Amino acid sequence: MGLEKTQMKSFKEKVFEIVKKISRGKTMTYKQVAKMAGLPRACRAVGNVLNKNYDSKIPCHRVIRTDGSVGGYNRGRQKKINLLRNEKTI
DNA sequence: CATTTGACGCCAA
DNA sequence: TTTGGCGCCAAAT
Repeated sequence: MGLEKTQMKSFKEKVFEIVKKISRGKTMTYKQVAKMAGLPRACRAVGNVLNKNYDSKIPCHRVIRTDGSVGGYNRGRQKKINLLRNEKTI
C-alpha cells in the first residue's frame, strides 16, 4: 500500500480494461477503444495488443472495425463472427 | 537503440 | 462501390 509507485498502466493494460468492460451483445470499434485508452489514433496498436492477448476473460471478439466489418481474431475470423452472431440474439 | 510488424482508418482514383 | 496506398502507433524482435 504505502509503496504506491506511479504505476502508469501501459497502453496495453488500458486496452484490456476497456475491452473487459464491453457488455455482452455490444461492440466497440478499434478507434473507440484507442480513444478511450488515451490515444485516438492508436487504432492499429489496439489490434496489435489484442492479437497477442490469449485471455478468454477478455471479450476481444466484441471489438470490430469502424466500418462495421468484423475484423480479425486470433482464434479465427469465423469464430469471432459466430460469437458476435450468438450474442446478437440475446 | 533501430527496425519490423500488423485483429486499423481514411482518402483519392 | 471497390481498391490501392499512406499515415499512425505500441509492442516485439
